[in-house]
Amino acid sequence: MSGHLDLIDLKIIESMGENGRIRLSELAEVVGLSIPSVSERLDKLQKNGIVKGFTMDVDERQLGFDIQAFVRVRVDSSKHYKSFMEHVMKEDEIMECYSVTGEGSHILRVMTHNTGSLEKFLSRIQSWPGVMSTNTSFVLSQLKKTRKIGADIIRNNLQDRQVLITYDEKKSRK
Amino acid sequence: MSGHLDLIDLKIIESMGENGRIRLSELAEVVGLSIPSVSERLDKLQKNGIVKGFTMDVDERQLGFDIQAFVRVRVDSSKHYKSFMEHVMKEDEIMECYSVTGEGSHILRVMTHNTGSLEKFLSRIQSWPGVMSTNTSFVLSQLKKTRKIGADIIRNNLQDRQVLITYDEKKSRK
DNA sequence: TATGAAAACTTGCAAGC
DNA sequence: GCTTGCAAGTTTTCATA
Repeated sequence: MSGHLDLIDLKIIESMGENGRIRLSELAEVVGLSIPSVSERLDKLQKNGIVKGFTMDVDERQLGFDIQAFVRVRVDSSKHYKSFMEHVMKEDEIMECYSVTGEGSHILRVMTHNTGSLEKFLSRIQSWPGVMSTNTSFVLSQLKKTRKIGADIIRNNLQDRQVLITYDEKKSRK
Repeated sequence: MSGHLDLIDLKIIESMGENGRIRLSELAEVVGLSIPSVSERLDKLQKNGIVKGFTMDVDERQLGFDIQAFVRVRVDSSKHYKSFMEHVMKEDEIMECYSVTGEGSHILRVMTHNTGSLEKFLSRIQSWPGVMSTNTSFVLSQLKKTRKIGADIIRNNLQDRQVLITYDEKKSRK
């Protein structure tokens, strides 16, 4: 489905993870290809859905988001899943939402202005149908946040997978 | 310190949060200013540290990262904080690390290839000095992940803060 | 799938308001 | 701090290997 990723694709992914606004001319130099070739590969990566988009990293504190928190939510998901999701999508303060194993069914990463707005937010989500409990951990500081995904690591991942695919093919040929 | 952010700056931040590779010409049209003006504002936002950088969003599953997890770690931080940090920085599988309140002192967002590599990772971090326990939640699915920070929300945040500053100034003038 | 060359567009810089 | 205009650089498109 995704064709085949070669080392050049992986280098493009690595470089743009570090600098999403890198020029195609510079990228072409890095990977050792002409600009049109790099441009075409990038298009394909986007069409494949491997590249989902480009964004900017900001200092949230300076924008007045003094509170960051992880909120574990226990949702009776069988019945109320759809309405829970709709609420999650509408809340601008929820930056990320994951369905997870362990205590609670979901983890939210929340960004908000102050303890007052967080309190309001928490009481709001506790009123959603199916929400049984929440458990909040404040973020005191962010020690690491990286977007770089090394080409060599991806290659290892995919090589492993390749081995599996080859193995399955052999089996099914019998 | 950060001068003053007006509505145009906030629109730039909002637009680039949605599309980090937007052209300055397009951005200029969106905010209703000339290209050099927008360019200059963007430079200032970067120099202020409000804009930290630009990145690309990828589909990690397609790159062979089949396992995502949140790992809560309890670290005896007083003594071992520095060495813990150094380890965290070196591990490519740790995408994010937060110091938090609540059960455990840190939360890690981890991305790895399969259960085998996760197991190795977990036993590695459990061997770091000061790490007392870990608690892992697998990510089953990502329901929301947004980078957009609405201009109107930021404005509300900062207006609130402005009120506080004004109030403090009045007090100290007495 | 890659390249080179031309056209179209984008950006950076300077001068002036 | 904004704009206009020009020069330099960048990206896109297309024909070709």
